[in-house]
Amino acid sequence: MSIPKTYNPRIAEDKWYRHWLEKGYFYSKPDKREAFTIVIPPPNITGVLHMGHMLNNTLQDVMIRRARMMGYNTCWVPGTDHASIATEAKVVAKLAKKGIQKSDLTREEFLSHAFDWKNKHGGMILKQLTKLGASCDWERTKFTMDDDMSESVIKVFVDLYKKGLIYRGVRMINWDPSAQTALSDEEVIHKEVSSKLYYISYNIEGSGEKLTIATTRPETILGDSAICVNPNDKRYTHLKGKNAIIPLIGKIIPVIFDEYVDMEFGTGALKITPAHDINDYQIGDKHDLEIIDILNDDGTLSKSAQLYVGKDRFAVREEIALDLEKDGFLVKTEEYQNKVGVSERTNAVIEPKLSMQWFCKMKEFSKPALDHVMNDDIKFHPSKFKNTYRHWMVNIKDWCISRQLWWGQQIPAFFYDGNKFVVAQTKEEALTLAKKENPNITIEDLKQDEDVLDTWFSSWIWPISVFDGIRNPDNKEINYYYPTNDLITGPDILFFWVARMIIAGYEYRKELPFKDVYLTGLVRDKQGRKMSKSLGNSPDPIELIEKYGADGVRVGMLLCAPAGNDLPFDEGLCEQGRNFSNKIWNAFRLIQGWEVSDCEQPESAKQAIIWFENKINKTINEIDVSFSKYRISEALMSTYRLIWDDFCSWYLEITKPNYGSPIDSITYQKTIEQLEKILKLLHPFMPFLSEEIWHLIKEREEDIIISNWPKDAEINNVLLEDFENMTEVVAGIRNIRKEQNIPNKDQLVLEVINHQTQSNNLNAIIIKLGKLSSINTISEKPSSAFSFMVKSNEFFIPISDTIDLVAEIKKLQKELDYNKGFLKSVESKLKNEGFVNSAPEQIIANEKNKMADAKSKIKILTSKIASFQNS
RNA sequence: GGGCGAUUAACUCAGUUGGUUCAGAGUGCCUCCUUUACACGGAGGAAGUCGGGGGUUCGAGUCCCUCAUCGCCCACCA
Repeated sequence: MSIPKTYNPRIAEDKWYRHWLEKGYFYSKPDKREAFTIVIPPPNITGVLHMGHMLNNTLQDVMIRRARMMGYNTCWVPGTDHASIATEAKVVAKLAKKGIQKSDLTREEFLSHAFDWKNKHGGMILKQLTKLGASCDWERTKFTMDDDMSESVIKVFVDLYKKGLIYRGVRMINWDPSAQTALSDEEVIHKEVSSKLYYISYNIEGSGEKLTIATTRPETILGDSAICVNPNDKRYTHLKGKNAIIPLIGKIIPVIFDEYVDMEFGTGALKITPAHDINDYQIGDKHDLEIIDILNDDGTLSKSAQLYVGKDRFAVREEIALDLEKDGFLVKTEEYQNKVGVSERTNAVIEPKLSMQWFCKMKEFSKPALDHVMNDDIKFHPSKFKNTYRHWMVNIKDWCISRQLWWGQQIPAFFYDGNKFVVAQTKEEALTLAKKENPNITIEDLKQDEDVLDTWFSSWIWPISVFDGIRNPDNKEINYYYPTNDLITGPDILFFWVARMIIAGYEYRKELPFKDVYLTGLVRDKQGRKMSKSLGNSPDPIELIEKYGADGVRVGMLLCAPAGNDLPFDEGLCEQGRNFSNKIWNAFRLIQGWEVSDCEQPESAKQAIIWFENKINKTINEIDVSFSKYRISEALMSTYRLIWDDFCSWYLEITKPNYGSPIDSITYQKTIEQLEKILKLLHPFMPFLSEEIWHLIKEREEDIIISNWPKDAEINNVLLEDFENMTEVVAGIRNIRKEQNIPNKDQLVLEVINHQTQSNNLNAIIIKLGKLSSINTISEKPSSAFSFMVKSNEFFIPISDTIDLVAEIKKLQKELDYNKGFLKSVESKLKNEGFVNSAPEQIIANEKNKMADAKSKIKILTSKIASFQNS
C-alpha cells in the first residue's frame, strides 16, 4: 500500500471519533475502579466555540485521556448553561426582528420562544467540541434548566431560605437599564472613561450667596435632596441652617454637614442624590433625607424629575448642561477621568438603584470555602490565584440573586394578602404554609414572584446537581463521582463560579467539589486584547481544525499555555502542531516501509535500542512529574522532544538500514515496541493521529485510547551520559565536514588518543552517523589534522592537504583563551578562603575537578597549537 | 485608593532549598543542503549586563531594599 507523504487529519478524525463513540469508551458507570471526574464549565447556549473554549477543553481532554489510560473510570460531564441575561437578550432581539415585543407575550409564550431558540442553537457548541476530540460522556449531557437541574436549584433556594441565608429586602443594587434587571456586584465591570466634571452653582435661599458643587452627573440634580459640606470646612460654616435652591426646578433643599465630604475635592460641596448613588444613599439615610428616584427602569427620566421626562439620561446630561449654562448656573466644566460601572453582559452603564431584591448572605456561609483553599485541601494551579481568592472571600458581600427576567428558574416565593409571602418548592406546599397564616387562602390567591434567579445560582451547584446529589444526596452516582478531580477554567470566573461552587460544595456535600483547580490564561489576539465572544475577535476554531487538523490545533494551543499565563494566539503555533503531526507520520512511514529479514543485528542498532529504552523511561518520568504539577505544556514539550530529537533524529537515524538493505527482525520488533510506547505518551495530546498510526502499524482489536499508560522504570544514567558524549563526537565530525565542505560520500577516518570513555561501545554508531571508514586509537597526535574535543578526549580527522592552518590555529587559540579564563576564575575561587571554609565539600570537589579538567585541556590545546605552528 | 503578580534571546516561556560549564528550551532568524521517512525536512550558526540601582554573602537570575515599566484583582470619593 502506498502511504501519502503528508498526514491527512481528515481521514482519521471523524473515523476514530465515531469508533470511540460506538465502542462506548466515553461512557461511564460506577464500578470497582477509582473514578476520575471532570465537570465541564458549561458554555453558554448563546456561545459558539472560541479559542478560550478550545484551550480549556483541550486541557480537560488531555487530563481525561491520560487518566483513562492510567486505569481510572473516567467521567467527563458535558453540558450547557442557560445564561439568563445573554440568552434573554438574544431571544428578545430575535423576536424584535419579527416585530414582536416581549411585553406583548405572556411569560409562557416567551419561554416557549426561548426554548425553541435553545433547541436550535444550544447544542452547537457541544457539537463543535466533538471536532476537537473531546471525550465527554455525551449520555450525561446536562443543561442548567433541565427539569431535574431546576428542581435542584429551587430546593437549594428553599433550603437556604429556611436556614436564614436568603432574604428579601430593599437595597442599593446595580441596575442594568438595557437588560432592565438587577445585577450582582460581580457582573459590573468598572471602566475608566474620560468625562467631564460640571461645576454648578446653587443659590442660597434668602441671600444673594451662591454655593458651587462639582458633579459628573448634572442630570441628577433633579433628584437632589441636600447639599453636603464638611463641618470642619471654614468656607461653609456660616451656611448652617440655610437652604439651597436647585437650579431650573427651584426646589428648596437643606445644606447639611457631614465629615464624609472631602474638603479637597472640587469645591468641597457635595450634592446629595440618595436615589442614584450608594454614598449619597448612606448619607441620606443618616440625615433622613428624601429619596427622589428620577429615573425609569430603562434609563429615561421619570416624572419625578419634573424636566426632560422620558428622555434618556445621557441626552439629558448634555441638554441640562446647556440649559444651566444659559441660565448662568454652570460655572465651568473640567476634563475628568473617572470610573463607571458597566454591565458585563450588555455593556450598558449601570445605575445604582434602590430596589427590592433577593439576597444571599455570604459572610459566614463562605468561611469554609476560604479555609479549605488556604490550607490547600483544594489546590489552585498556579497558586498565585490563592491571593486573589482570599482577597475576594474576606471582603465578600451579600449576593444579589434575583433578576428581573423570565429566562431562568423562577423564584419560589409565593405572595398572598399583598406583601406576605411563603417560600416553598411547589405552589401546593406554599398553599399549606400560607394557610397556617390565613386559612382562607386558596391556590388562586398565591402569586409567584415574577423574578428568576441569577444564572450562577444554578451553576454553583453544577458538580453536585449533574449527579443528582441535591435531590438525592445518597445516590450511588454522587457518592462515586464526587468530589470531582480537576476543574479547568479561566480566572475570569474565579468568583462568579469557582468560589461559589466551593461554598456550595461544603454546604451540600460537606466536602470539596474538586481537588485541583487549573486556571488557564486568557487567549488574546495579536493586539493583546482578550479573545471573547462579545468582542468577536476570535478566529473560527473549526476553520483552524480544518486547516491544521484537530491534533495540530491542540498541540498549538498547549505548547504556549503554561497555567495562568495569557497566551497571545498565533496561528504559527498550530502550524508547528501540524508539522509535528507530519514528523510522526513520516517516522511511521519510514518504519512501515522497512523490509524485514533474518540478517544479523548491527552493533549500532543494539546500542541504540538499549539507549532509547533508557531515554524513554527517563522521559516518562519527566512527563509524569510535569502532569503532577499541572505543567501540561512542559509535559507536551518533553514528549515533543522525545519524539522529534531522540526518536527521529537519533534512534531512527542509527537503526535505519542503508538504502536498499533490509532490517533485522530484532531491531524491527524493538522499534515497533518503541513506537507504540511513544504513541501512547502522545495520545492525550494528539488522540486522532496516535490512534490512526496505532492501527496502521498492525491490525488489532485493542484501541490506543484504552491502552495502558507506560510506566517508567530504572534508568541507567551512565549509559545516557555516554550517549550524550557520543552525540557530541558525531556533531564534531559533522562540523568538520561542514566547515571543510567534505561531502558525506567521502568517508573519513577518526583518530582518538587514549579514548578512555565507555562510549567505545558506541563506536559503531559514530561510524554510521559520521560516515566513517574506521575509528583508530592512536598514542600520539597526528602532525596535522582537523580536531575537536569532547570532554577531555581529543579527536582527529587527518586530512593534511586541505587543512587551513591559519584558520585552525585561530579556532584553537580561541578555545585556549576561553579555557584559560575559565581556569583563572576557578583558581581564584579555590584560593578564596571564605569559599573554601564555608562551601559544602561537594561543591569544592566539583571546583577541583573543573580545575583539573581545564588544566588538561589547556595542555592539549597548547601543544596542538605549537605543532601546527611548526608545520 | 488597596492588594497581588510579573520583568531572563527577536517572540513565548523554563530556571525547584543561593553553589557542577548556569544563563536554558521551543519558535523565529542566518548559512549550507532538494541525500535514499519527512522542505510541514536535514546539518550547522548567531543571538541575552537575567528591567535599573543598592545591599546581604566566599558566591546572587535565585534572598533583602529601592526605583521604573507592565499586567491582573478589589474598591462608594462627587
